[in-house]
Formats: sequence, structure tokens, C-alpha cells
Amino acid sequence: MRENTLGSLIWLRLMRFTNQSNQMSNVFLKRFDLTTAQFDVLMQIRIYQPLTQMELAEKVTITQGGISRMLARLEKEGYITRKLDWKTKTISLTNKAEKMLEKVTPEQVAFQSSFFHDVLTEEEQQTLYKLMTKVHKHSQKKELPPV
Amino acid sequence: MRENTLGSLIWLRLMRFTNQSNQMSNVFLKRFDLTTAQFDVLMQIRIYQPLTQMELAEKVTITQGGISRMLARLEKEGYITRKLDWKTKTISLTNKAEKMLEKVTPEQVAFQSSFFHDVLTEEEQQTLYKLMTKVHKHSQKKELPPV
DNA sequence: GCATGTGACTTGATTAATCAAATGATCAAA
DNA sequence: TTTGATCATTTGATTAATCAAGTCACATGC
Repeated sequence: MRENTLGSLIWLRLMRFTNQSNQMSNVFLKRFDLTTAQFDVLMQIRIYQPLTQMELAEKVTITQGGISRMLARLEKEGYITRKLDWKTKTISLTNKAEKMLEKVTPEQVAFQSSFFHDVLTEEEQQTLYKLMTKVHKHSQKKELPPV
Repeated sequence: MRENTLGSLIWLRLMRFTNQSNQMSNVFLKRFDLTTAQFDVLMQIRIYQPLTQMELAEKVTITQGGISRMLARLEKEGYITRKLDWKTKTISLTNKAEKMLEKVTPEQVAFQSSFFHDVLTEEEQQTLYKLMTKVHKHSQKKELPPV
């Protein structure tokens, strides 16, 4: 047990939980023909539109190549448009996507929330959010030690 | 903002954090020619060996197909052996893997822990662990609503 | 003892992510 | 007005995961 610090236990829990709940979310969203990643991207566009691909990639922690292909798929589905302004493509949602999100978002939000709402009190949720925010913000500043 | 319940904010934080720290962990482990997933699998084998592929797949929340290929890779690298007992393959670590883990584990554990240790007090870590354990255990029991 | 079932694992097809090299558009300077 | 520099995006190669169908060894019932 010497090696199992509290931190590594937390890490494992977080990984297992997100992995698993992500899979469940994919199953849940299949009825709308969406993946969790796609829903996430569409929501970010909804909030921040219009924005560039780089900004979007940054927000959802995916590579530029990844966002390029993902947006190509969403564009083919008719959920977004990309227009070339100056040298940058700005992304916006189509009406089709707005309508779809209006319907799907409450369900998906309820689904996500149920993971926490069912077992934690309001106060515990506040605490969890506060702690994870601290941890997340810290990790974004983190430098990897040199090889 | 109506739609952003506390739960969905937590969900997003967790996803972003694990996604990002997982990527960082992959970079960190590259020096040992390992991925985070491989390290995770090897650690589980170390703790629970000997065990079957099904049990292992269950533990690391991956499909049977996934674990089959992953173990094939680890076997080719000389980290594990699989022998056919009755109709089940039991997996164990090789000496090579034991030695490697002895060296890598403390570093990886320290790396994981640093995400939490640097910004949370011991007590806050305890709280975070307790809350995530509750949430995780609950999610494992969760049934998806029917389509 | 043959046929059928079952359980554990593998594999083919598909999907989606990564990295790194290529493309394409604008700007800046000679 | 061509040449190079820079920046955003795309694309080819590779890796790894999923699902579902396939294999293989043993068990069980007729």
C-alpha cells in the first residue's frame, strides 16, 4: 500500500468514473444520433459562437486535427456552418442544430446531473465542484517535468 | 444559464480534467514507452494476478475486444504471459514487467498525486476522495433509462 | 460418441483520435 | 510583385477503441 497515496486513489476514481459515465452518455445520446464529444462541441459553439477552430479545440481539449475532422462531420450533418472570414474560419450553429439542442440539452443535462444529484446533497455538490475547479485550474498551469 | 445545473458543471469539470491529465500522463509515460492505459492495466494485473481477461476488462472499464488486443501488445513487449488453464487464460506479469513497474510506479504515482497534493490540503483530498467514491459507486449501479 | 450449447477469447470492420507534414491565405519587406 | 514568414486549417499515416461475428475447447444430453 506504500505506493497508493491518496492522490493516486483519487486519480483512479476520477478516471474510472469519467470513462464509465462517458460510455453511458454515449449510449444515452445514441437516440439522437450524437456522441458525447459531438454534443460537447455543439454546446461550446452555442455558448461562444462565433469562434475559430483553434479556440474551440482549446476549449474541448482536443487537437487541431481532431477538431477539423469533427467539424467536417458536423457540417455534413448540417449542424454547423463554417465561413472563411479573412484567414480564419468562423463557426456557427445552423437552425437545425439550435432546434436539436433545445430539445436534447435538458435531457442530457438531467442525465449528467443525475450522477451527482442522486447521491450527494446540494452542499456536497458545491464542495465537489469547488475542489474540482481548484484541481482543474491548477492542472492547466502545470508544466511537465523535462525528460 | 437556466440549463447549467450544478451537476452538469461538475460533469464538465471532471471530463475536462481527466481528459487533460490523461494526455499529460501519456506524455509523462512516453519516456518509459508506455501509455496511461497500459500502465493502468499492468498495475491491475500486479495487484490481482493471476486473473482472467474478463475480470481484467471489467476492472479497467474496457471491452473484451479491447483488452484482448491490449494484452497481445503487452505480451509481445514481454510484460505479461498468458497461459491456458482449463478454458481460461490466466494472466501474470513477467519479471521484466515487475522490474519496470518497481521503477516506474513511484514516479507515476507522484505524478498523479501532484495534481491534488499541490493545491488541496490533506483534508480536502480526503473529502474529494469520499465524494468521488460515492459518485462512482452510484454510477456503477445506474441503469440507463430505456429508449 | 455425436450434436449442440456455453463460456472465454480473437478478429474484421468501422470510427475517431493523435502527430506531423502539407496546403492556402495573408502580410511584410525588398 | 516576387519572396519569405506566419498562421489557421486540412490531410495522410498510425494507433487504439468499439461492436458484432467468429473460433475453439470443453461440457452435457440424447
